[in-house]
Amino acid sequence: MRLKNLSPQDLKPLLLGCRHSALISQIHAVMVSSGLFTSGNSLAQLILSYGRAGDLESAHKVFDKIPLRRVDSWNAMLIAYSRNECPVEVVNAYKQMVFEGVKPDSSTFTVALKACAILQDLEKGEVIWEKVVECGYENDVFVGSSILNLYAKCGKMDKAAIVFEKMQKRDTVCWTTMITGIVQSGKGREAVDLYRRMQKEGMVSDGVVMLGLMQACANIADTKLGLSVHGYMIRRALPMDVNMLTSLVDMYAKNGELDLATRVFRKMPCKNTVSWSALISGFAQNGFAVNALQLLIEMQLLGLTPDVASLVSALLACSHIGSLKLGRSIHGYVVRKVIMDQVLSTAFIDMYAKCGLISCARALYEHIGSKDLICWNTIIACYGIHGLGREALTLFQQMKDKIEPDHATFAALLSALSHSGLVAEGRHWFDVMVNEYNIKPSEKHYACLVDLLARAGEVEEAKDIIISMEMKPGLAVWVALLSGCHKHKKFLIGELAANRVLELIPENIGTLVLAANFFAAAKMWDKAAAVRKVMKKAGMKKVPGYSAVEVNGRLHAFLMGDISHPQYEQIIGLLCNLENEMKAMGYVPKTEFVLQNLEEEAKVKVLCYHSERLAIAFGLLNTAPGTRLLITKNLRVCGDCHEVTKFISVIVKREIIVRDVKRFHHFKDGRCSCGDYW
DNA sequence: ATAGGGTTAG
Repeated sequence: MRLKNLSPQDLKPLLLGCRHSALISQIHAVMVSSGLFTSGNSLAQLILSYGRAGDLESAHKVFDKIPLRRVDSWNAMLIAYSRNECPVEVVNAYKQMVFEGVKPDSSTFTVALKACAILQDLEKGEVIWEKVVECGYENDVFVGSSILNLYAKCGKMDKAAIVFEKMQKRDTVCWTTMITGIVQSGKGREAVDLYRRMQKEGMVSDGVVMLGLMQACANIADTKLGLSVHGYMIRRALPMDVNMLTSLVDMYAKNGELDLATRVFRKMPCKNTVSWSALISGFAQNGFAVNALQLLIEMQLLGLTPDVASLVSALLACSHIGSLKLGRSIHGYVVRKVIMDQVLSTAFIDMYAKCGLISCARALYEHIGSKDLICWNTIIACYGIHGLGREALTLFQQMKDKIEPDHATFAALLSALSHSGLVAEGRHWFDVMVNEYNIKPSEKHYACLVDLLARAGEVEEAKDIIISMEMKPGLAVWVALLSGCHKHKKFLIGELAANRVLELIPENIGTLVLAANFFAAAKMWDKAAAVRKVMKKAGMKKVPGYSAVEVNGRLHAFLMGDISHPQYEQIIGLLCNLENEMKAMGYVPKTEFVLQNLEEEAKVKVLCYHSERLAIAFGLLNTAPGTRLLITKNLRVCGDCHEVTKFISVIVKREIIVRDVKRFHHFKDGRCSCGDYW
């Protein structure tokens, strides 16, 4: 079929469905020769077609040749830009149009506002909104949902709510915009409430609104609601495309329901990298590092290229298990195959720091051209967990001249100062945060400050701060106070803190253990027994402590008293020799760290079998002299092992890094980076 | 006729 033989009437539908620029220009030529060129309507059609085919240049050429451009031609050009992700051009064209005196209509405003939303340009958007009111379109649902979206994308949900409540007519898109916006501002509960209101008003839900609702379920960790949403989608037979199923996977994964997430994932008829990333991140975030990394490998075996998000999650998994080898291999892969962006760089900084290489983290950080807030916050937090409070403070001081610190920055800074025992600095920067940056201290900030003071023995002051809090003090602050009181044997205030802790019904077994140990240390035997009874009744079991060490790229994990290891004899032999040398140097076992009721001699033996010691001995036996060791532990390091590791670092002349659940202990020449502040 | 709401990650 030759184009020339077609009549003008045949050309139009052909143009509508055509996605190839070359074919469009042929049709274009025929239109010119048959005199159709003069019709403004056809020209707008032509612009839209070029736009759909991604040929903005040709679209613009047609647009330029129109002698008298009416609103339709302008709209076509705006839509062409919009479809090709050129929001700046949309806004400029809109301005030019208004400048030339052409009156915008509903679609002009809709497209222009969407462009502002993408650019997060609230100021320009509000200028456009004035024009909307002037032209009498403020009650148009399309324009209305666009302004809601603008506010949502600029994080102004309060403003969006005002417009929303005033709207005379709301369709599903308006409701969805609000619900999704509220979810993304972190208020899942409110989003669900709004959805219930939407249902009450008889609105029909579609897939997009369900997607928002699923995000809400992920957000508030409500598996029950998530299951009912899933059921609803099946009953209503809503089309389940990749996006919907991916959101389901994500929702279950974020709720820790990894079996369900995996089941949905495995049944997906087609998956994309986003689906994979969602599941990988689910495993990584819930502490199943090995599963996360296995999925990344499986993905690659299937010929898929991992995207930034899946790599970021995989790195999180490496950080968790302290696997430098895997983290490095991902780094190599990225250098070869992926463009390093800011998110990925930050994930690498975090990984290197958590695998013990703070200097590598620093080097990477120095390489980043423009550092955003999260990047700064990350490096400050990294120095904090390494017990390098001074360096964290120096970085903070550089940062504050370049970018506005936020609540997370101060949380990282205060925690860094606390880990290093920089009490005066902690007090000072807490005040600066409140008075100069007008950041309302959150519970987390208070917990850092209380921790800082109590750990330094200033329990009176710490208690007064808790009393002065404007919000109701939660578990975190009382635990911080209790742990300081336990350390400094301040039984009076400690008892008060312990009682508050128990009232707040801690779910964390470690917190209950702390309370029980405190009561035992204070010789309040009845109370100690009562706490143990609570633990038993709730069926809580002590999480087994384990330590892991990476040797030649393989991770070796040890449980306390682990006798199953093939090198067990050698490990114990080495530990005995080391103990004798330590004793000669003045080491006295700190049996108060043994919580079982045993004879003194048996207690010494128990200490000897602590998992961190087994891991260290194994590492020493299987690496070359001088190699530094990284041990990761799932609980806090025991006080006696801390002392012992200092001795070992001298005897074997090695750097030993122990990363426990809270922070790093960098042992070198008989000293620890934490300066015994731990 | 055209236009508005949507999945992962530091």
